[in-house]
Amino acid sequence: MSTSSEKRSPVRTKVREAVSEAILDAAEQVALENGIEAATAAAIAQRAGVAVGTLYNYFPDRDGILAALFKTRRAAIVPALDVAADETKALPFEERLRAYVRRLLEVFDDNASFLRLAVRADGEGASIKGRDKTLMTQVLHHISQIMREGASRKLFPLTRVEPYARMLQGSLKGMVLWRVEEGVSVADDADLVVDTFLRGVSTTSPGKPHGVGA
Amino acid sequence: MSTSSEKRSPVRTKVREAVSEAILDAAEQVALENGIEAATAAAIAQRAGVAVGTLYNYFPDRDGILAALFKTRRAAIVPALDVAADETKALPFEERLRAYVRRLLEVFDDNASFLRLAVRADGEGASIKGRDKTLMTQVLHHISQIMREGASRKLFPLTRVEPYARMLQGSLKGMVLWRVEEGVSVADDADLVVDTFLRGVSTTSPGKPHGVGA
Amino acid sequence: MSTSSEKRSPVRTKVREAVSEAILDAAEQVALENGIEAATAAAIAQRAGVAVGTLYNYFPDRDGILAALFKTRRAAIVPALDVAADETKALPFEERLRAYVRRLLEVFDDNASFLRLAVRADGEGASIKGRDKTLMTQVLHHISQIMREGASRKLFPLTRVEPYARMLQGSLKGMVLWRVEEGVSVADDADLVVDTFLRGVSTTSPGKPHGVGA
Amino acid sequence: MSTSSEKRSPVRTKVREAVSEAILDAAEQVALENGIEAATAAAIAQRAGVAVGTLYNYFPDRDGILAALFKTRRAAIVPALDVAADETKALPFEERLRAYVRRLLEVFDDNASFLRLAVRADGEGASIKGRDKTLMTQVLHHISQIMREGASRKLFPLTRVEPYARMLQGSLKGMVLWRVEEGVSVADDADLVVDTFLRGVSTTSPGKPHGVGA
DNA sequence: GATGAATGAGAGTTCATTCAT
DNA sequence: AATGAATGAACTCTCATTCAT
Repeated sequence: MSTSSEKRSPVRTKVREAVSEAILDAAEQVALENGIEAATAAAIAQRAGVAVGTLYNYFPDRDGILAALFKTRRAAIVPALDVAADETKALPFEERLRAYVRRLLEVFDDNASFLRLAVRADGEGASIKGRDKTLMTQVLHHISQIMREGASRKLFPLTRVEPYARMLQGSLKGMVLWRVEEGVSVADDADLVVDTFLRGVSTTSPGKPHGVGA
Repeated sequence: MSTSSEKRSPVRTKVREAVSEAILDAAEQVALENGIEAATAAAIAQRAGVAVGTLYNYFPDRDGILAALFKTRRAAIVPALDVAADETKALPFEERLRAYVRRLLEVFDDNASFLRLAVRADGEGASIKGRDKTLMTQVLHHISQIMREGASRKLFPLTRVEPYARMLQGSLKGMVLWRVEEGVSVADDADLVVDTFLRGVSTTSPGKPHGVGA
Repeated sequence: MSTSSEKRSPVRTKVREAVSEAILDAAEQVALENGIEAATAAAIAQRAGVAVGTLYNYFPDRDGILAALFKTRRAAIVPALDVAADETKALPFEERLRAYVRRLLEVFDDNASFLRLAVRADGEGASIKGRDKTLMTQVLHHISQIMREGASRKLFPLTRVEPYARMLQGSLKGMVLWRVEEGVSVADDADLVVDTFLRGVSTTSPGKPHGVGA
Repeated sequence: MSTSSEKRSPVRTKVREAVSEAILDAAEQVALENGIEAATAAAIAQRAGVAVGTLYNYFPDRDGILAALFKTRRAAIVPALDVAADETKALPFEERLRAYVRRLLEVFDDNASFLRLAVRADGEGASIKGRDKTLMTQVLHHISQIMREGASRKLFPLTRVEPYARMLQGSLKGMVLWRVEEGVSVADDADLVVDTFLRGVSTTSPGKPHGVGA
């Protein structure tokens, strides 16, 4: 009825992506405002400005929307984290860890709105079927790699890799959760977390900008 | 005109509590297996071996069941934690912290099945109305108190109390979540967590049973 | 366990009736306060001070209670109406009608609390199964008899019996409903209703106490 | 982006109204056959030939359906009655009353099926929330106005206005209920009711077509 | 006989999904 | 492709009725 047969693909593809993204945005907003279970098909459609039926032209089902939401959002974050992990690979243990955490928290700051959703959903297991790899799982993976290097440098035994990774991931999660709920940047806490993790509470020189002295 | 108050109570009361507990157990199991939202009235009733209507003889509504579940389970744990916090109050900072964490993880071990639920639900905000004080919130509170003492002893500035509390709570959560999902005791990790938190990764003497040296 | 084998019947019978009546009273109160559908088994039992199960020792089911309620209450009224109809049989048409209506409204005044229920339920057809003969049906019957006499005295054609009976019954219902909802006696309106019915609006001597003159 | 407001409305609107009306018709039928409380969502849906969910696309809840039923049905009647009351305002008392009643019963004949419901429900107080102005209440209002005029013309004292209105309304209700349950027209009874009300039983010239002579 | 907890059919309502337009 | 009304399974909760104590 409009531009009918000349150059379908490129335009159509663009439109598809635009609508698709609009739907995911809508889902994110609604889920953020009223909780994931409030992100009903009707609510998402209304927020996106499309009809319910349209949702099913773009996604297989409601869970597909939420899965795609998490997937795309993660897809915007995970590569950045992978890059961070990659770029810092060459550094010695401490610097590597510090650099990674710094980048990690910066990335988190850049995606704060999604973060609340992700941290919240982390552990809800059943709510979104097919969500296998969480964001924090990827972070855990990166940290584990770094820890493995620490162990291979004899800084601590290999058996510590796993528990250390869990602890550090937990610390980060705690900080992020806290900051994000207060609507505050978390990147500034990077050194504090790393310093505490590496050298503990007592030795972290108080007063001085942390991570500088030592 | 009616045999009213002499000897019916004790038996009836016992039955009431048994059924009530059976319902809560059922709710816990179902929630644990398939997520909280899978704990429908029908599912709980079936698992408990009672009729749906029976649920409503014991609890006002579905949320009432979940609220009671969390309440009773917490009621079995929180006092133990409070005692732990209280008993260790007299100790100097480090020993106090170590003792508290040890007790904390012991208590957690004793309540592993509920723990998975609690850690999972922590942060789900809206799911259970009226759940004001979470278990982990109480833990955070205790840790904060201990941290405040650490600050008053000039071990670190007062501004560190909050972030340290979050980090340690996060570390503990990470460890508990990990161990509990593997069905393993977590109490043995107490010293490792505390040592790492106090003195950091590198100084924790590797090889030796942690918490002994230094 | 108490008085076991000597004179069971008389005592037991008395108790049975007392409990039975208590249940009906309870049902009446609850129905009056919150509507018939609010007269649940639980509500009736609680109000009557007995257990739910006891209701079923006295009545076959819930509808049986309501049916019995209406039946007993009617049983207290209908005979009085029958007597009124009987006693006035000998009187000439007008006096007979006047006397009957007077007695009718007096009886109604004596049973005001039940009346509200009866008038309300009159016409609800399905709500109480097996309630065939309503109070107002009996009244209609009496009025019809009187009307038939009026017709046989050539005061009006036989075809008027039915419509006249309906109209007068309607007038009475209207008055009763009105007065009863205001909590006011209705007996004083007897002459007004009859005079209006017999001679119409305009001829009823205004000012004078009605029913005296003419 | 969407074909939004040109030509969908008229068709859709028609369908919407058709379905809406079908639902109300279904509700009316079911309520008429088995009583209002039998008009369950399932029963209405089945009778209307739609799914349960569809009801909720048209009405907020079950009470909303019943409320709408009464509202629309009344909306078809009350204006006609208001017109009748209005048009007859200029006439002298007796003619006015006669004309109003005639029109009233004609309107009733045209809405016989709903009438049974309305007369039945009149007085059930609590059954349908938000039903403030019943049909019969409106009739009472009109009659009262006419009666007030009668009083102002000194045909009877002002204190008679209320009771007369109740009586006449009652008479009409009685007639309508009777005729309607027999499936017979009631309009023909207009003069009989008015004549009886105005001049009473005895003076109504028997044999002659009523309302002609005198 | 009295008791009241247990029962489960059935009511109202929601919402993911489908499909005719 | 977009639309949104229709669908009905599934959910929460009620309440008449039963029955072991």
